[in-house]
This record gives sequence, structure tokens and C-alpha cells, in this order.
Amino acid sequence: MFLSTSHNKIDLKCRVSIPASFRVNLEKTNESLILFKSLQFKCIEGTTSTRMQTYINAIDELDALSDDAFLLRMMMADSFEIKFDINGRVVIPDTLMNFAELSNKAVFMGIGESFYIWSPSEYENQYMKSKQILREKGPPKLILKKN
Amino acid sequence: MFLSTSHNKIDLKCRVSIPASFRVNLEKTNESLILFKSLQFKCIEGTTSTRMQTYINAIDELDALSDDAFLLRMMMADSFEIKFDINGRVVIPDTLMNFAELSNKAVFMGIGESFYIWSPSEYENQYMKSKQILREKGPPKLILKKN
DNA sequence: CAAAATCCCATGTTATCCCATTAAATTATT
DNA sequence: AATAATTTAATGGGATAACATGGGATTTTG
Repeated sequence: MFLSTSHNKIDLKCRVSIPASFRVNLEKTNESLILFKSLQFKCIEGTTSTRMQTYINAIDELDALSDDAFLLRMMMADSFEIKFDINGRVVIPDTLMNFAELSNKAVFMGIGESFYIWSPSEYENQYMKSKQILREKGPPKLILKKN
Repeated sequence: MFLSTSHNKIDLKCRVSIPASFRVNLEKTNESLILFKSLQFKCIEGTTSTRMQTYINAIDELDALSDDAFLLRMMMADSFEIKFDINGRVVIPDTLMNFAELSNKAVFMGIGESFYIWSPSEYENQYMKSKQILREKGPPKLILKKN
């Protein structure tokens, strides 16, 4: 499970430390890390290789000519299998740096099955936005039980 | 799995480097590389020999006299088992070069179980198209579904 | 024997590995 | 409880290896 938020520095080589708790989460199941462009936000999404594999398997079950299949294939094309260095750092690929408009700071935000990497300013925007929605519409109606 | 995108040069001998991560993916399962004409796009598709075998098996489950079976057999006829040189390069067969309208640049696009090889311009077209679909229809539904 | 395909080595660039250092957090000691 | 000691985490930078590519030598083929 990926939880909590932390602010780390991106150096000149585009290296950044993945928060230790996130790393432990990957290591204990011996999974590798996948980074890809979020389809919803201007941020990078990180997840496990097994979760990515379920997406890949899902493609085969769709109509190969459908828009959904097309978008999922594009998502794979914008995905990267990322290796850690001995200190728990990764290099963020150029295309992802540009897409999320990252420069020297990254905000890691754990959201359960995956996590987001934001630029500080974009993170601030989304954070404000969520507070406003909460004020206007109240807490979400969660359905915890499956039917 | 085949992930991410890279732009490589095709030299005068029609040689091109297969991205290292794709090669590793093939080597670790000791599979050979198959290249063939995409049935959907103006591009070359690359995949593993075992996945090609699943295509072959799929033909037998179709009506042998159907158009689908006919098209799949034609696909096999335009397929090539490709050998690497010592540096991880392959030679792209003439018919595939022509089919995908390749000249001196190739865009390798990993899409999970296989990958595409595009001309830069055709790649650009498809990429733009995907961004437009995403804008108009939003992310694919399956991505929101939890397992 | 000529033309083409294949093999093998050379090179520049980029990414990766490894060690050193700083900062933070945790535990131990008085 | 305060401070010292130890561990863990985050960052910086240089050495090394890997990758993509060019070009020549050798083999194959028609």
C-alpha cells in the first residue's frame, strides 16, 4: 500500500529518492516499479509491475480496434520500468519530467494501489481544489461493501 | 513486457538497434523476435515467438474458410523471424520497410505484449489521435476498476 | 566473380554504478 | 527528560559500463 506524502529533491541528473516506505512496499513483494503519464492529471503515476501486467492482460480482452484498447496501448508506450540505484533513487525519464513539468522538487503522494508524483505548484493546486470540493459537496459517499 | 517509446536511427544497410529493454525482455525468456505487418496500422509489429504461436493457434478456432482466418494466414506469410547482430541490431526486411514507409528513423513503441515500429510522421499522427480521444472521451473505463 | 548480406570491432555519448557526505530519525545512556 | 550515539534516509559527484551507431572485413549467394 502506498500512503502519505513527501517532498524530495530532484538533482541535475533527474534523480530522486523514492520515499522509503514506498520502496519497502515494492521490495517485500519483489516487484519492480513502473512510472507512466497519468491519464487524468498533469502528474506521473507510479505502480507495481504486476498491476501494470493486469492492464496489459486487459487489452487482449478488449476489441482490438476500440478506443479503449488504443488508449491503453498508448499508456504502455508512455510507461517505463524503473530500476533503483543502491540508495533507493530512480532517474525520471525526460518525457515524464516534461509531462509533469518537474524541475528540482517532486511531491510524492501515496494513494493506495499507486502513487502520484507532482510538481510542487501542481500539487498545491490539486490540494486546494480537493479542499474546496470537500467544503462545497461534503465528504464522499463511500461504498465499502461489494455487491 | 514491452514498455516505453524510443527513436532510433535506421542506417543505409537498413539496420536498427532494438531498444535494450525490448531485447532483455526477449532474452530472459530465450525467445526469438518476430516482425510482421500490422493488420490495423501502417506500422511493423514486433512480438515474441510464443505470442506468435498463440495467434497461430487462434486460427484453428476460427472457421477455416472465413475471411478472418484468411487474413491471419496472410499475416503469417508476411512475418519474419529476425536475428540480432552482436550489438543488438536487426535488419528490417524490404517489404516491411516499404509497408511502414520507413526511411532513416524508426520509432519503437512498447504496447505490452508486443511493440510497434513507426515512421516518425505516422507515429506523430497516432500520438495526436490518442491525445484527442483522451480529451473527448476520457480515460478508459477499465483503468478505474480495481481487482 | 561481383553484389549483397552478415559479422565484428571502434567510437562518442549517455546512463548506471559506487562511494562519500549530509540530514533526519530512532535508540541508548546518564 | 535531555543529550549523546547509532541507525536510517536523502543527496552530491566522479568512475565505469552500456548503448546506439559508424565503418570495415569476411562470408555467402546468385
